[in-house]
Order: sequence, then structure tokens, then C-alpha cells
Amino acid sequence: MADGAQTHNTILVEAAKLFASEGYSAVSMRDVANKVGVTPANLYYHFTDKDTLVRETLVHALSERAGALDTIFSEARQPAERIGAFVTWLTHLLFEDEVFARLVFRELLDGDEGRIAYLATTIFERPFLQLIDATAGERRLDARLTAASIVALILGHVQIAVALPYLQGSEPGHVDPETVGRHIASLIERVLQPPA
Amino acid sequence: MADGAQTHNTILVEAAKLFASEGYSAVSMRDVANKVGVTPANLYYHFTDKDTLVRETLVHALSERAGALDTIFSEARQPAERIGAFVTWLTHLLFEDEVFARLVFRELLDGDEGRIAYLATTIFERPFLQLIDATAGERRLDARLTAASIVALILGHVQIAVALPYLQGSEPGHVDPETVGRHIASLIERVLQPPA
DNA sequence: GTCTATACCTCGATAGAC
DNA sequence: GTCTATCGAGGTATAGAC
Repeated sequence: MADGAQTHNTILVEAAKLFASEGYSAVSMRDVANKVGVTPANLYYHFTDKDTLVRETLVHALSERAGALDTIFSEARQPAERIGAFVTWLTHLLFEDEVFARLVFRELLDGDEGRIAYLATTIFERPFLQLIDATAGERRLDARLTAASIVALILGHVQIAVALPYLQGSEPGHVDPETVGRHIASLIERVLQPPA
Repeated sequence: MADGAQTHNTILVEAAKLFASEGYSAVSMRDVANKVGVTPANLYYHFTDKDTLVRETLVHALSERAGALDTIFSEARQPAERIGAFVTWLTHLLFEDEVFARLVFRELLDGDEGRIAYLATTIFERPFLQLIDATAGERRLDARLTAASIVALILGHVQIAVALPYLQGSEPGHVDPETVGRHIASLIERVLQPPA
């Protein structure tokens, strides 16, 4: 199983998958060890205890994905274009990267103060400020609430996607990132266009 | 601790609180027993095993709340008014009834097929069909996606409410059901108003 | 850095008295 | 209907050989 730095990283990656799919308390150190292909004792060489493993797994998984956020907004564009790019990016990321999406949802549900603060500043703060800036043109809406609504809309669609197939007359397109992303973009366009 | 029917109900209520706040696998039968004030063995008199307790707790908690849904839509109104009433109702319910909100989020995250199907038909189906009906007037949008968006927007706002206080310049109003509800209603109004 | 072996605890669940 | 007592499995974590 190669050298230590390798194992350390493999543990973080496999633990992220397990924690995302089962939840922290449902996954034992034995589970992680089995998946990685080492013994439980080895996990305690790399991480002092389970709580530390959970936290470092989270930091590793989130910071890995948050990097791409920079490039989304880095190119100077019109506000509307910037919003569209963000919507497309986040929708695809959450629909297609199930590990990331589920870790985010778990943190929002079960994270303690420190972990939610970390999540907020690492993932949400940058796009949130950009969205506030981009929606500030519409004076009759609270820009912060509107920015929150854009993020909420995307998160909510991902969240309810698992339930939609059980409703009457459901179609696969309702849980397809491309379709949902375009729909969200068109809703935002309507909200932000100057009223008649 | 009174007669059996009473205890049975108390268990369901206290278990709902514990499961909502900690998650199913993080709560032991001993935890539930302690909170109720009985012994673990007694729980097994009322429920055959933990999984059964979890399922019956969920059914009890959801069906209890879903009843109010009928009255929201029962009075014949204009589509716009019906949407407004639904938004106000669901926003307040989710922001103010933390046990219900967290149980719903947990099911969406960790429920198996049967439980998500139950959640979908018990909670989501009725308002969903009503919303489709009420938004069908806007021909240039997919009514089902738009209905999903309304639910998604509300769920998403509740979901990210815990993170908003950690973002720069946050205000208490952003996690207040009244303020958020009105904001959502005004967004929907803009989307559904006939374009210029 | 990884293992074997194990201590100690908490878990879900049951038997049987009251 | 509720209790005491207990079993076996599986949980976190550590000691010490390699």
C-alpha cells in the first residue's frame, strides 16, 4: 500500500465516499479501513481519532472542489453572464459530484458551528458576494436575499431530485443538470429583467 | 408512565426529536429509552426493532403535519393566491418546526426507496399537483419544473439558513420566515406575471 | 508505516420475573 | 406493560512487534 503520504491521501478520498453516502456516525473506522485496504490501527497512525478523520476528510473534500470557483468569476463579464456561468457550474457540480453534494448537505444538517462556518467561508462566501454584486441592479429586491435565493434554488432542486421520480407524471429531465440549469437560468432572467 | 397507548405515543414523539436532531444511526435505543423515561427493553415491547421504530416515528411525524396541507388548498381561490398561501404555509412550517424540517431533510438524504416514496406521496404530491395547476398559465415555462422550483426555493432557503449568519454583512431577516416568505412570493410573482 | 492482538465500551436484542 | 439481567456483535482506541 505504498508510502505514508499516499495512504494518508487514499484514506481521505475513500472516507469521503463512505461518509457522504452513509453519514459520519453510520461509518465505523473498521469500514474505512476495509475500504482502504489497511487495518483500523493504521488509521490511528494517520489520524488521532475518528473526529479528526471526519474533519480532515471534510476539509480535504471541500477545498479540493472550491478551487474551481475562482475561475468561474475570474473572467470579467457582464453581471447577467456571471450569474449564468455560476448557475451552470454549481448545478452541474452538485448533480454530477454526488460525494461533494452529499457532504455539503450533511454539513448543513449536522455540522457544528465551526464546521458550518468553514463551509460558509470556503464554499459560499465568494459566489455569494459575486451574486450580490450581480443582482444589486434590481433595486426593488433585497440583493442578499436574492443571492441567497439563487443558491437556495439550486441546492433545493438537487435535494428534491430524489423524490421527483415518485411523483405522478415525472420526467427524467427534471433531474437532469442541463435541463434544470437552463430552467433556473431562465427563472433568474425573468426576475432580474427590468419590469414592464 | 401511564398506560401502554400513552407510552407508545410518547416514544414516537421523543424519538422524533432525537432522530431529527442527531440522525438515526447516532441515536441508540438506550438514548430514546432514557429520554422517554423507560428501559430499553420496554421499547422492544412497543416496537419490534430499531428499524421499525425509525419508520413508525417517521410516519407518525409526517402524517401529523401533512394534515394541515389539505386546508391550504381546500378553499377555492385564484391560482396566484393559492401559490401565495402555500409558500407562506411551507416557509413558516419549515422554519418554525425544526423537528419536521430536519426529518424531511434526513429522508431526502438517507431514506431508502420506500421511505422516499412515502415522503413524496405524503408530503409533496398534493401541493406539487396544485402548483403545477396554478403555474400552468405561463406557457413558456415547464409547469412541473416551475412547481419543483417553488418547493426547491423554500427548502433551499431553510437549508442554507444555518450558513448565512457566517457570511459577511448578514442580517437576521435573512433567516426569518416572514421576510423570506415574502421575498419568495415576490420572486414568484415576477416570474409568473405576463411578460411586457 | 503497517501489522497483530486486545482492552474496554456501547450497541441491538432477548429471557424471564413481576 | 414494565422491569432486571444479560448475551454476543461490533464500536473506538491502544500496546507493542515487525
